[in-house]
Amino acid sequence: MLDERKSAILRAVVEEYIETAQPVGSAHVAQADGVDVSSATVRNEMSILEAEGFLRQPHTSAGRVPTEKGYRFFVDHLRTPTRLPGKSAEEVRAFFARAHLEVEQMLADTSRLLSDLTNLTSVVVAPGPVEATVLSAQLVVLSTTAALLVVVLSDGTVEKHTIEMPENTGEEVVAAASVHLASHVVGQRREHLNPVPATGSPETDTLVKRAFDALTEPPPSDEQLYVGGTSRMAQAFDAIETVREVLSILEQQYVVVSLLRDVLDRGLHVAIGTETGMKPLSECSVVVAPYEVEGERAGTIGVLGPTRMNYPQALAAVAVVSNRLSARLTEG
Amino acid sequence: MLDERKSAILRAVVEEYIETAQPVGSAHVAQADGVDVSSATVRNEMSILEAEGFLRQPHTSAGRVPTEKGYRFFVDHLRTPTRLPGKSAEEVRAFFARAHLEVEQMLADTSRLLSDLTNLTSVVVAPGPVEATVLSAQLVVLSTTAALLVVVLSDGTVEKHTIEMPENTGEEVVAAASVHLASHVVGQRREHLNPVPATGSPETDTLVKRAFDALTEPPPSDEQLYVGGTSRMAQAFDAIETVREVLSILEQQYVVVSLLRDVLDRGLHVAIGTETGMKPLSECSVVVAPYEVEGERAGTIGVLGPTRMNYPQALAAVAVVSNRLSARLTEG
DNA sequence: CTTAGCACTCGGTAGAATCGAGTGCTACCG
DNA sequence: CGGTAGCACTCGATTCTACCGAGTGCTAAG
Repeated sequence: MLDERKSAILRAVVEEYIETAQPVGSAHVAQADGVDVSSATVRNEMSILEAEGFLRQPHTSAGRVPTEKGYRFFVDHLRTPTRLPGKSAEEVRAFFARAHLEVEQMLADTSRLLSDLTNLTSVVVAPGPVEATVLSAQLVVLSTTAALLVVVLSDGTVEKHTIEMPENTGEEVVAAASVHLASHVVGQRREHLNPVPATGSPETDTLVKRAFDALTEPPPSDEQLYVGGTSRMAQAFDAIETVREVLSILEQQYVVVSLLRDVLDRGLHVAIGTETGMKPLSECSVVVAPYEVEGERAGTIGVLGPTRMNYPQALAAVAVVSNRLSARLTEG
Repeated sequence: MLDERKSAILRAVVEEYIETAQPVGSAHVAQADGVDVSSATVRNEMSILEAEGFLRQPHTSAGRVPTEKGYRFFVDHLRTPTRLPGKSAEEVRAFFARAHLEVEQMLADTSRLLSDLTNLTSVVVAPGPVEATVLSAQLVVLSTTAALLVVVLSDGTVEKHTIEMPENTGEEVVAAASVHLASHVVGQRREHLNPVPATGSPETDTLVKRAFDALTEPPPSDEQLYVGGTSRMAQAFDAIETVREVLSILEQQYVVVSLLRDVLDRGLHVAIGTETGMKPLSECSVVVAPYEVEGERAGTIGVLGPTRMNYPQALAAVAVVSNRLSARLTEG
């Protein structure tokens, strides 16, 4: 679709623009690696590339800037899928070697890591609810009118639900309910629990019923999101209004989560500018990758930055981190 | 310290500057409420106020701008501690009337609420570890080499700790350890647990020991922080570099938590500019209030914004939300 | 003590002049 | 005939100048 030379010129423009954030002129391109023609020839080619929509001139007599189509071609035609610089690779290794207390903490830290590696804002979506069996269910008395249902699942997560009780429910009743519930629920898949039979004691049964309901009701779309390095958004743009809009998006967890899911669903790893499908992000790009737990897609990680981000670096970082994270979460 | 007239003039300057973000001149002040003298007189007074450090002139022949000292006087001499506008008050009421699933979610939402009310960035520090008794402790087998210690505390929180086990530890051993641990720990205050006596079985004892250690080791300074409305930081300043610095601070949870604690410890509700003690926040002010659970100071809420924020509004919002939040958390 | 009046200051803005990176075109060359 | 040197031209950015006007400080009068 683009001959070798045009392709090299386009690449040179993108690379230089990513580095300098300034429109790049034919003279610079002519000096670039892999382009062995004069600036005049480059000019001719560039004007064709512009006609075909890969480049754009901010104003007559300025250099050229890549369009979304230009970036798209660039990322689709990366030669060697870049490796992370040694130092970063080491950082990642050290990170995952370090002990992490709990998954939540690890994901929060991962977000920070990604942001450090890429100098971009990063997002990490926690694993959604997985197929898991109930390992333990227990009712604990909190007060005269409330008990706490604590459920341990086979994926290592712990859920708690506050259960209201009629005043003066005896401790024995709670204990009985707890045992009864556990005996019918432990070992089963959390998604299809069989109803718990009645015990005969109405007091116990109310409690069991409420606990059972709490257990089965769908968790509140609980895809926890960890955002890191928002301050790097402020480095990326000089229009403060743009920064505000992007930050505002990042505050809406749900929007971000669906954005990432959406991008992956379209089979992409990179969404450039309007490809994100969100107007306020038209000057941003997103690089994403899923991570796995036990071979199952669990969550998503990604970075968000200006369309002129360093794609090779971002892709490498996201890929490596996603792999390591998968490994770490699977091995346990 | 300042006579009535100077005081009124200072107030007028602060109020106008908060509203317009422009240096304010004597003519404007002369028209303000409570100042019934000519602009010439105002000029004289202002020049005295400047000499005394309450006002500052960005350049000769520009209007005056409040200094930190000026803001300080302003907040220390607010006439009536402003009420929240009816609409906001209603918003707060509605918010706390609404059901909230868990404390964490409620705090996150509270942060959003505060930010909406004030149009500033808000921070909410979750309750620190309280004096609490252990209601339940349980070991659950996760895999052949790991168990999960699940502890329920009387304040309704649930802790989990992953415990490593020697390969091939039998389920009975875990069960025994669980029972043994629970019997010596339930009902006790979490802060001073008596050591658990040995059982005779070395396998069980290792497990008990590890679980006990996990339980007593100080929680990782776990004062969860909820930050809301970071995008409003970008509205507040036009120097993008300032925004970046502030965002960068907000990313360091620990720093923010200690900042808030520090301000309260100094007996302040408002820290203005350098009073925050942080260089990058010298153009920011913080308004904070503690909230309580069962009459005990539990956590902190606050807002962060430019020094020329609307203090009366911020103070009112923070106070109201802190009260309501305390009530909500105490009543249960 | 207050205020009207006035000369003065100086940041901000608008317009003109200049600069230079970069282009498109044309004519020449291997 | 594709590639290249040369050149006139464009136009945003920068600099400089002139000017405007909000605002001040001072003085003199009420």
